[in-house]
Formats: sequence, structure tokens, C-alpha cells
Amino acid sequence: MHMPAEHGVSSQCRRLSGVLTIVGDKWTVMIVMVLIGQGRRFNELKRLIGGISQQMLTRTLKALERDGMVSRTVHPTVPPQVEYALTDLGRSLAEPLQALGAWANSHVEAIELNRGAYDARADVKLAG
Amino acid sequence: MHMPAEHGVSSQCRRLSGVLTIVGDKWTVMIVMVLIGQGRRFNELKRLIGGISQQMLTRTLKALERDGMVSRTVHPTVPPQVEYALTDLGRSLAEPLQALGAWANSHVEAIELNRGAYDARADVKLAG
DNA sequence: GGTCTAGGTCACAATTCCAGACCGGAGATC
DNA sequence: GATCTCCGGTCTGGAATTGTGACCTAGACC
Repeated sequence: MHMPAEHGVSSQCRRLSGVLTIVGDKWTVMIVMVLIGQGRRFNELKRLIGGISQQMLTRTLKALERDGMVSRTVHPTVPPQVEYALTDLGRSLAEPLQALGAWANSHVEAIELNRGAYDARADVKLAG
Repeated sequence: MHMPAEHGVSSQCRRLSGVLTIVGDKWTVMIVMVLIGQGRRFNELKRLIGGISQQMLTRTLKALERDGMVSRTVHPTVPPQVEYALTDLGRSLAEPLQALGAWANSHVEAIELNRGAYDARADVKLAG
């Protein structure tokens, strides 16, 4: 994507801001990645993702549903079963998100290395 | 990469979680996108992005520097000038982030439409 | 009758975010 | 020589988000 310099990346960015708040969210990225390929039930998602609180899962899922990226199907059994799945919109989001996930995955170690080095430098500065 | 089979997606996701917290952040996405192609100074970034607080810009930039995705060069002039630029790691992140930005850009309207429809349905439910 | 389940909700604590004030130090201005 | 400005950044107080843990429904199991 090319960025027009004169007419303000600003307004474009502000426009994107709202969308990025949703799709650029840590939990959203993970939920969508887990939902790729198959629908999942609530606790299944919770287990698979790990580290997410029930409330955040509910909330993120609701936001995703509101934005039309995830569908929510309730099976009126007892106890009720709720299945979440990606919509077409959600699946289209999955592609760039997978790219992001893949990048993150293959650079985790480089980042952790940099992080360690940076913190070590900071410590030296504090000590000296 | 080391990946114990038993923990499955969960541990992998948790591993990614820390990285996604950084790269999947709204401001990170915008900062990296603005830095593509050229280095920028602090207030230049602030102006171009728009809507970011000085504190968040400082913080996000620092996190990015810590993770080795952005370099910070101080020119000892008066007043001091500080230039931020993408490192190789940062440039490699730019690609998936541009894809995400492009997706966001081309689906903003669909999302806003869904959001409106959802809210309308919710209102009806509350009213009825 | 008690307890387990799935899928939530609610109240409250902890954390993070933002707006705006303040800081440092050289140069220009008074 | 006192004050104002500039850039990059920190600090403060309040607002918004997030996490934690308790609770709810309604049938199944013991």
C-alpha cells in the first residue's frame, strides 16, 4: 500500500484506527487463528488459546460477532452448546492474520534475543 | 523450533502472545506503517499518526526499540533531534502489517455496516 | 439433595490509556 | 540577566480496559 504524503496519512490512519483496534488486538488474532478451518465451542476456544479470561473471550467474541467476522450458533441442548465460526469476512481477515502470526512465530526468538540484550544494556546503565 | 506435542496450540499461542501484544497493537501497526520508506522524528510521527498521545508514542517506540524493530538515533543538537527508523527486523514486519492494514482499509465499510446492523438488532430487542 | 457441566454475567481490583502540565538547556528577545 | 521558545520526553490524575473470582440456569449423575 502506498502512502500519500501530502494529504495526511493522519486521516487515513484515524479511519483505520477503529478497525485496527479490533483486528489488531492480541486476542482477536489468536481467536481468528484458532477458528481457521473449523468452528469451535466456547470452552474449546478457551482451552486452545489458554491464558485468556472467560470475560475477555466473551467480550472479544461479541465484538467479532458485532463486526460480522464471527457467527454464533446456539444449540438448545442442556447444557447449551454455542458454536463460533468465521464468516466470509472473518475468513478474509484470516489471511493477513495468518501472515502476521507466521511472522511472529518465526521471529519470536530474534525478538526475545533483542529484548534480553536491551534489558542487559539498561541494567549496565543503571549499575554504572 | 521447540514444540512439545502435548501442549498443542495452547503453548504455541501463549508463546506468540507476548509477540502479538507488541506487533498486534494498534499503535505499533500505525507507527511501522508510517516508518516504511523513511526515518521520522518524534513530533513528525506524532503529527502523521494523529490521535496518539505523546506518552503512548514514547512508550510504543520504546517497546519497538527494545524488541529491535526500530532504531533510535539522537542528534546532539539543541534542541535535540531524535530519529526513528525501521531495522531489518522492523522492515520484515512491515510486510504482514501492510497486508493487515490493506485488509482493514478495504473492509472498513463492510465492518461499519455490520456493526450498525448488529446495534440496530440489539436496539429492537431492548425495545421489544 | 448436592454436585457437575457449558456458557455465560456481575462486581470489584489491577492495569493501561489519555490529556495536559512540567522539565532541561541553548538561543533569541527584552 | 530574566524570560520565552523549541524538541523530546516524564509525571500526574482521572477515565477506560482488562483480569479475577463468585454466581446463575437447568438437566444429568450419584
